[in-house]
Amino acid sequence: MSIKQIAEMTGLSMTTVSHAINGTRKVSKKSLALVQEAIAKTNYRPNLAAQMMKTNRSKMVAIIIPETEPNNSTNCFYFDVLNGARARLEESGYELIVSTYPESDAKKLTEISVLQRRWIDGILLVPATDSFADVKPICELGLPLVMVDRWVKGCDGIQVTSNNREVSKEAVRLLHQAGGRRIAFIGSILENSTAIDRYEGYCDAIRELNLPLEGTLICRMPKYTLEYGYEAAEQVLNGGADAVFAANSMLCLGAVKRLHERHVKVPDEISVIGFDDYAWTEVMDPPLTAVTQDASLMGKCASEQLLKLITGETAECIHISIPARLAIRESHGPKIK
Amino acid sequence: MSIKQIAEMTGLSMTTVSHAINGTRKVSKKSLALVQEAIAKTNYRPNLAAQMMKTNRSKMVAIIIPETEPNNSTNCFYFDVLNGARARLEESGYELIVSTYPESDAKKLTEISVLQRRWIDGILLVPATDSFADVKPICELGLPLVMVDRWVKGCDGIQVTSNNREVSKEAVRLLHQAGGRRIAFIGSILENSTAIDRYEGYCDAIRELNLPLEGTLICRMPKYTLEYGYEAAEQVLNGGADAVFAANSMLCLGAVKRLHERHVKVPDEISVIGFDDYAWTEVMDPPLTAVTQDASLMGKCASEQLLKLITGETAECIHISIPARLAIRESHGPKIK
DNA sequence: TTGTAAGCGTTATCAC
DNA sequence: GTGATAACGCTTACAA
Repeated sequence: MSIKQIAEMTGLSMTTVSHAINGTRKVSKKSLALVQEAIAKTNYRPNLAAQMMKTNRSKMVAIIIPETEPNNSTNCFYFDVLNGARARLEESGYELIVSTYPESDAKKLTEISVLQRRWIDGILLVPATDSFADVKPICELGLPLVMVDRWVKGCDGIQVTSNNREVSKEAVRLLHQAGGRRIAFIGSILENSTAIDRYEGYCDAIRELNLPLEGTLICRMPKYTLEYGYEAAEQVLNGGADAVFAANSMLCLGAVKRLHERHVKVPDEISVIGFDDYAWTEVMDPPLTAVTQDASLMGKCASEQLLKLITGETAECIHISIPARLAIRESHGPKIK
Repeated sequence: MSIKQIAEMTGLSMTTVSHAINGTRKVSKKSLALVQEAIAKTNYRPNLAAQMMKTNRSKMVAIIIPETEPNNSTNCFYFDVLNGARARLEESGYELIVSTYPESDAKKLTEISVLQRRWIDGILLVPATDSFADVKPICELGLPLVMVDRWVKGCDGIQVTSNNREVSKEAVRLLHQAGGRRIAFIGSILENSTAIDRYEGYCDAIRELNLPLEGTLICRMPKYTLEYGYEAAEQVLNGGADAVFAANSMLCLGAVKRLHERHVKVPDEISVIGFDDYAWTEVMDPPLTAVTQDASLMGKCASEQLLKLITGETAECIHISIPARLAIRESHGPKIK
């Protein structure tokens, strides 16, 4: 079924039919009704390929997220981002194509097939690092681009992230309020903005509380895995920590595992606050107090901005911060005096 | 950059250039070299839209998965399926478009926008139910279709699932071996094949072990949520269960939560085996013995089959079963005598 | 082994 | 308000 056939059915020209469908020019009521009737009867759908060819628009958007091994809770987080984005894009008639890159190898970014095919209207990108050099090839494609979850230093694109720094500071303050005086940080190396912001938030709080920043209490592990969390806990326990801010869910799990094994009582002997809130946080012993991000909303907001870029509206913000909050349970304290 | 321009550069015809690119007809070594050189020099990429228009192929595939609220571990599972599929499709130059439907409303399936646009080469579908009526509209699109994770009764399409029934039976046998005599089942209502198979596997084992199938020990909850797991645990505890097979990760979490709260010792007083293996299973007290599915492999296999359907090779299997296995930890027993 | 030319279904230009 | 027609970039008979 094509416009041509609709034209024949209605006795109108292809031109009029096209305009009637797209509302791109004035069409008489009568013609419009005729076209609508014919479309309903024939179940006509415009041919996407032909439209693409003429308009250079595909109504498709790509999301590029880091890839981790299966069963890593990071996947769960990005899936929620993805799904939030997908839902918003759907409202505007856009499809979402998924692409991933190995977190460890940002160089692969340019090889991403969907970018090579150059047939998407825009990109949602979770950058691997905070370095502009790494995303430069993508910026240079000249496509509408929105950064999600992590920002990039010196890049003036639109960025949608959680308020990692502020909420981390808040978490550390809560640990202090609950009696923590030797508050440890378990996070990752500072190669992307979330790692940096969470660490900075920790430092902000420690300074504000007039506590010393101690090397033995600060762990920046090379990867987000249970094993590294385990190792980090060992280190901060030996450093005499009485509280831990674990800036990633996998690291937090590993740390808690080690605490259990060493029979260190939470929160009596050590307070714990984790990052990202999953169902299992509630089942832990004791239930884990954790930072909750609104991943879905991040995806939604990012899509919203991207759609504005695509349609040519000026996007109003360079950096949008989605508030994360603390889900208060029991692991943070208060300590028994 | 178009084929026309490449033709001009090389002094060949568009036809020859096209054939040289696609390998669809014999081309002299010399011409081929010329074309390749020109392509490398100009960084030419074929125009997808034009290709689509001629070939009616988009080199895009849609995956349709049920949608749950954020932070549900089901999401994590389907993300691994998705990612396995994506990786395999990428190898063959296909992109993956994501689509979801509310688990509770299978009727929405036909409204899925990507299907309406009719511009995909195939579909990977996680059916909402085991009823053919629900997927019929999708089958009738006439597109290559592979079912993933769940099968559909009376549908002769290709289906890739875990061996839910067998592995569930195995889990129950293990509970029995560890001393369980009143083994409870916590699962969901039997509206999709995974729910059914896991329940059947439970029944198989119970019968084989000459234990009675007791109503009070069987919970089929309406949704996969922590709350329902909690409720189910209450019921089976009151029914005198000394072992629990929890056929879903969220239900398992909820059940374990209730066991903790009632200070029932695992595995001394009650054995537990869960379904799906996440990092947190290792951190639970005691570490959870659980069925591990290879979600990623399921996605990969399903894509493999779909690609065969698309390229017209006969797919060799109607039903492919991906073996799940038990990750043995401590929650299943053995009991203290 | 190569080339000519038609045609896919749209949208856009221009003329009426 | 409407219509004829060209053009987008590719694939594929058909012809040589």
